[in-house]
This record gives sequence, structure tokens and C-alpha cells, in this order.
Amino acid sequence: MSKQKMEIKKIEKNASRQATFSKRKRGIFKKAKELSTLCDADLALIVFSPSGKLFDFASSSVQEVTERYHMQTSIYRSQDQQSHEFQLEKDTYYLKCKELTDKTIGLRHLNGEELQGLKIHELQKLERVLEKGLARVSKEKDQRNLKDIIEMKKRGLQMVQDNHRLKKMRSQANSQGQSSKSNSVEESDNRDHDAPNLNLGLPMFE
Amino acid sequence: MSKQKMEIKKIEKNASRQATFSKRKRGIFKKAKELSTLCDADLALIVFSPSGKLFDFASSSVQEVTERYHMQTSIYRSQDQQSHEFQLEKDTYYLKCKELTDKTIGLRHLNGEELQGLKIHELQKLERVLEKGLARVSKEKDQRNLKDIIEMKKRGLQMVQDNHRLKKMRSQANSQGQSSKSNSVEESDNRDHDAPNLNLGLPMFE
DNA sequence: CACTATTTATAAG
DNA sequence: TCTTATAAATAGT
Repeated sequence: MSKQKMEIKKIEKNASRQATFSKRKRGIFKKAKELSTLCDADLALIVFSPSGKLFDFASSSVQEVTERYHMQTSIYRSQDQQSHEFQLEKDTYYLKCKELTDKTIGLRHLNGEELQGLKIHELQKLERVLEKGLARVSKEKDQRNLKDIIEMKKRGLQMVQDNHRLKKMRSQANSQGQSSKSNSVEESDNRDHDAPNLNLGLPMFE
Repeated sequence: MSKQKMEIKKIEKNASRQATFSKRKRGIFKKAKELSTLCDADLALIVFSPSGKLFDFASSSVQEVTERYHMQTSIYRSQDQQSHEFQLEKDTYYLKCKELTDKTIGLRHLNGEELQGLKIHELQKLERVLEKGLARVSKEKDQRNLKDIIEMKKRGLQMVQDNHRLKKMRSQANSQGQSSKSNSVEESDNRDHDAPNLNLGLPMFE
């Protein structure tokens, strides 16, 4: 928000990200304090920097606000957090680390990155996996699209039928006599009013 | 912060306080989103209006951030160095677990599994990623194959040339006189013996 | 951390 | 909710 308009996307340059973080952190904490003072709102702001450093502000106390939050959202976990976390045993930790590394590499390979370390048969296997994955995803996507289209057509047909029924009812009412003044509306008006309803409640393609 | 500079004190007039609250609430939530996006910070903002209405935002989830918060802050309860390090370890552990979960899900999706929870645009994105990965892997594989083929041709040519040289040397030796008995072998035999060597040392397609 | 050109936020209407 | 004048925030330096 200054010398140049900035796109709101992750800042890749490390130094810039750090600078922006500390400036904006100061800003948002100031805003939080002002909001709580001016409007007597009870609030908590918790921020972890990318490096894992913790910053927080609360009008009362973070503890109080988060408790209130959990009460409101009624997400209460009866498990004892502390004792669960204390199960940090080294071998489990290392297993997890290894698993994480493996999965990271796996993901890279699936993205077509860092392939140079792979043997030709591994490349071929990877290719097969990707083809299979792609086929499944495409199939799922197509099914969803088809489902939406069918649903849409169905609703469209329903609307057309409803329209016909309404028109018939009105023309019958008209031919029998105009006791009320509201039935002088023309049929073209009916269509105009009904048309927008065609889209109501449809999942549509986002 | 506008038409007139405002003192940061509780706004007593009810209507003004309400108006300021909703404007500033919008502002601070926007700031929170921007900070998390720009700087990849994990944060949570919880706000209760004076009337007790709850508003919240979190980069991951409020639950996650508050858990991480409570984990970190238990440092301060027991304020010795030992537990400080231990807490940091727990925090990295927690982050790794989360990362592991994310990557596991990512891998499943890339394998075309558990797609039912995804939105159509997420499916489309996934499809694009898979197509890109597949293209890269196929390209790499083709390049390797091509390299092998070229290498093989080169070696084949080398063999043919060697053969020619050998044949010439032998025919010269033959025309000058047969001192040894081994040179009665026919030319066709030479080809048969050399042919298998064509493949030696080649990586081949496993 | 300071400066400053710009962009954003926002109080009042 | 919209507009506008002004204060505040902040990106680049």
C-alpha cells in the first residue's frame, strides 16, 4: 500500500517478507488495540511468524478469549492436550521425519520435479501412476460436470412445465372474468419473472 | 483516522460505536488475511462484539492456532531453559505433523483417491497439475530413451568400422601368406562374434 | 530505524 | 450503503 500497489500474494524474497511482516505486524496489533479500546470488543490476536516466533495481543487475555471461543463453537476436546504432547519420543519423531521427507520427494516427482535421480524404470512407473491419477481426476470431474448439467436440464424442464401450468391457470382465470385487478399482467411478464428462478439453488460451475 | 483525528478512547455513543466497530472489524480482518498471505504467517484473530457476537479468522484454523499457542505458552508457566527448548521441539514436531498430514492428503489426491471432498475448481486444478507432471515425466523418459538410442547407434557404427578395419588387416595378412592356422575363420564368424558386444555396457531399457 | 510517495482505511455526512 | 475528505499505513529506499 504505498510506493507501488502490491499484489496480495506470498512475498518470495526472504528479506522483503521479513520487513513486511514486522511492519504489518505492528500495524495489525495497533488496529487490534484500537478496536478493543474504541468499541469495547473482547478480542485476541495470535500470530506466528514464518520462523515460528509467537506474538499475541488480547483485550482481556488470550486464555480467556480462546476459552470463550471454544465455548461458543462448542468444540471441546476432552483429551488431555499436555500428556498427549508429552509423548514426543525420539523414534516416533524420526519416523515421522523420514515419512515427511519421503512424501515431500514423492510430491516433487509427481509434479515432474527433480527427476534426474530416477532410473528409467522408475520414470516409467511414475508415468503410469500419473496417467492413472489423471484419469481418475478427469473422470471424477467429468462425472460432476455431467451431474450438474443433468440437474440443470431437469430444473429447466421443471420451470418450463411450471410456466405452462401457470399460463394455463391464468388464461382460464382471464377467460372466466377479471374479479381482481392483479391478473391483467401479461404473459410476457410472467416469463420475465420466472426466468431468473432457473438459476436459483443450482450448484453451477464455480 | 479520517475527517477528524479521533482519540482512541471508548466511544460512548452507541450508534457510533456500532458503526465504527463494523468498519474497523472489516479492516482488521482484511489486514489479518493480507498478513497471513503476504508473509506466510500462521495467525488467528478472534473478536467478540460488545453484544457478544463472535467473529474469527485464521490462516489455518482457529483450533490449530490456539493449540499451537497453548503449546508455546506453556513455556512461560515453567520458565526454565530446559522446558523452553523442549517446547520449541514440540512446536516443530507439531508443525511437522501438520505438514505430514497435508502431504499425505496431497499424495492421495494426486493418485486420484479421496476426491469426493474436493470442489470442482480444485479438481480442475489437480487435473492441470497432473497433466503438467505427466508431461514432464514423459519428456524426461523420452529424452533418456533418445539418448540411449543415439549412444547405441554410435557404438554400433564404431563396431562396424572396427570390423572393416579388422577385415582389411586380415585380408592383407591372408594375401601375404598363412603362417598361423587361426585365420581360416570365415568373415561371417567375425560378425557373429562381434554382434553380442554391441549391447555390452549399455544401460538398456530395464 | 527514518523518509516519503502512494495506497488504504475510515469518520462523518 | 455510498461518498468524500482526511488520517493512517506502508513499500521501497
